[in-house]
Amino acid sequence: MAVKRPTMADIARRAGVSKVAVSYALNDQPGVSEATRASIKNIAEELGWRPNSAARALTGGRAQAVGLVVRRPARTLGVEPFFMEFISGVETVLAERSYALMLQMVADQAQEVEVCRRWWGERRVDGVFLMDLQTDDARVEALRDTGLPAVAIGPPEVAGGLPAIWSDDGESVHEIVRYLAALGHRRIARVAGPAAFAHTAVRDAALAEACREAGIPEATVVHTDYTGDAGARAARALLIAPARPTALVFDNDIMAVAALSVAQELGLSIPADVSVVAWDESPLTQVVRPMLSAVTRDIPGYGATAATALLALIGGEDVGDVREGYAHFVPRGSTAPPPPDPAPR
Amino acid sequence: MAVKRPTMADIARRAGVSKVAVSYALNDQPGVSEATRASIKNIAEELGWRPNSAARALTGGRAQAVGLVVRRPARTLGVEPFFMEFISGVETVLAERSYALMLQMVADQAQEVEVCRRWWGERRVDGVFLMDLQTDDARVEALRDTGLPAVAIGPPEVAGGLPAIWSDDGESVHEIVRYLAALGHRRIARVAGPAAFAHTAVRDAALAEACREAGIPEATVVHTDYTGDAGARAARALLIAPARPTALVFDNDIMAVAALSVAQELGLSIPADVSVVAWDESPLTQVVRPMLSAVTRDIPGYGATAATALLALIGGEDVGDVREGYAHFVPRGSTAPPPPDPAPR
DNA sequence: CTGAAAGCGCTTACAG
DNA sequence: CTGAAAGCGCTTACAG
Repeated sequence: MAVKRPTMADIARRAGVSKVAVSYALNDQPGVSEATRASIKNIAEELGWRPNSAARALTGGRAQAVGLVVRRPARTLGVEPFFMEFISGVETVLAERSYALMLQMVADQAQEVEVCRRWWGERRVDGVFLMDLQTDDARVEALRDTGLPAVAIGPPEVAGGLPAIWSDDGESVHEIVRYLAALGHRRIARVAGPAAFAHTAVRDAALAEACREAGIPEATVVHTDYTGDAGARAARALLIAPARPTALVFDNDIMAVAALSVAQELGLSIPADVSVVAWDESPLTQVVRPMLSAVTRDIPGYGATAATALLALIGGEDVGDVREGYAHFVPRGSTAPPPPDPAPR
Repeated sequence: MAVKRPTMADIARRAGVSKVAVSYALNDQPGVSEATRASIKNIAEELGWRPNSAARALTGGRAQAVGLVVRRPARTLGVEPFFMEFISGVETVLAERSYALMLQMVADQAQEVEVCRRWWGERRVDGVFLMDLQTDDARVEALRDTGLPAVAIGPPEVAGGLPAIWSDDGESVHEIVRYLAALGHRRIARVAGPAAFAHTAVRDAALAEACREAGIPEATVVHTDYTGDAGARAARALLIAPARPTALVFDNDIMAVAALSVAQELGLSIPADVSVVAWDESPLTQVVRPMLSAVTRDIPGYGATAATALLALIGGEDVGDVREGYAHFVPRGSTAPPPPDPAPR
């Protein structure tokens, strides 16, 4: 417990030089001969010296850490691979630059802002990721005058001038609808995430537009909280309605899986009676039968891009919006042409 | 960006007192009159002052942060709610004490040790959680002489003297086997996690013992990497074997879900032909049909206990092993009496 | 109860 | 190229 960790002073003593020389040597600054530098580095290595991050933060003014606050319930979060994959991508970039990641889960947006303010006030982080951007996101405004460097994970329209790291969900929606329409579907419904999320709104708008372009009736949209339960309820309601949809598009994986159960309950066969599409392919979408047709994207890559942008921003660079590659639709076993019209009841 | 954050010196100037008085006032130390204290606190509030964590860490010697290094692939991690739920429990405790959580994902155990060493050397953390304890865990030894406070998440036998925060998986295994035996099952197989994990070994041993006690043949155990794919392969192999088991017990949720698909593939009905049990009930186990009989435990509570223990350890208290409450077996629709013997092929 | 001083471990100017 | 000094923002003794 009481193991004393070595400091620059210890190295200086051992090397018979001043602390300053040690600092120069270890930071590859001019000011010491190469021989001294090498010997100092050797001693540092031997002693197992590491820079005290607190002291560095105090002088350099950098915490060498970035923060991520998450406001979804742990249960939802745990089931969707999105977050862990995103974080793993973030960390590949942070690790290279020896940046640390601070994580906190909170219950609401007020707390989210509060945690960011505290982190920044305490100089614990140099910047933050704003996840799950909302259509009218209070955080953007609340953090503006603090000077906290932040990147928004979401579409630029709602980022309020913050660099937006986003993937064009609209394009993916068009791809899905074109595919379903080509199969012959005319009645599509979507079981979406929370309406407040900006990317939900983007998908909503794109869906309406895509249906128009495809010349099919506008799709029904039901918003949920992303849980399997809510997804099941929504799917059930849609499938027992008079003119039931022949294709259901879900905003995450767990809701799509829940829909398989609902279809079974109702004696409907997938994909013969109803086609199902999930958003974000995951291990989950591939262990069920039929495997789910899904949108797939490089989520770790998304995280890496966001981290790169944030570090650049912290470094004082001008960072613009970055659009990630499109998510691609991958047809699996859960999509097929619709049953002959009118749909059998 | 360049918004200057207020320091104690700013407050002292405004209040017309010394920096020391400010420190005393803000930290509720004796040394200032109540009137002065109140006025200083007011000014601090007005200015939006927050203690600079780097300066505090430098003087106090405490980083006010703890670390968690995770060594599972992001994809697996994302699907199992365990981690996010565990972390959410950890954070409820940390938040109360204004401790932060540092998170890092790594590829192997060497890196895991290295990250801990670095964090500790840099004084970024005051302690760490050791997750996924192995039967012969190199980390315990590697970290011992560093003095890094750590709690082991796993059984005491392998914690090497570190405080072990554990839930008695053995007891849950007994409960499952007693239940299955009572239903009439005699051929049980278990699709387990990696053999190297200590909690896997505990379950392995308990399973053998429980079968003996129940007077049924020893259960077959197949070790996997926790992925749905591996689970499906293992389940398939077991179910096409000559004397196939009538009950399958899985070490996580995703593998159990995969087994439903495999059964369907093979034309076997669950639970009529085969019973299925999952470990750790999750949203996932409840959205599939039949719902999976599963072991359920308070995972956030587990995380909270671990965090409490770690903070106590950091505080210099004597911390012993803490056993969490048992996980309980909850029968749902995936378990039933076995089909008449001999099993139909 | 109040003030001036020293120090945590490092970095950044500034003289020799 | 090398040394002594000052300072980051705070806390902890130590005198008045």
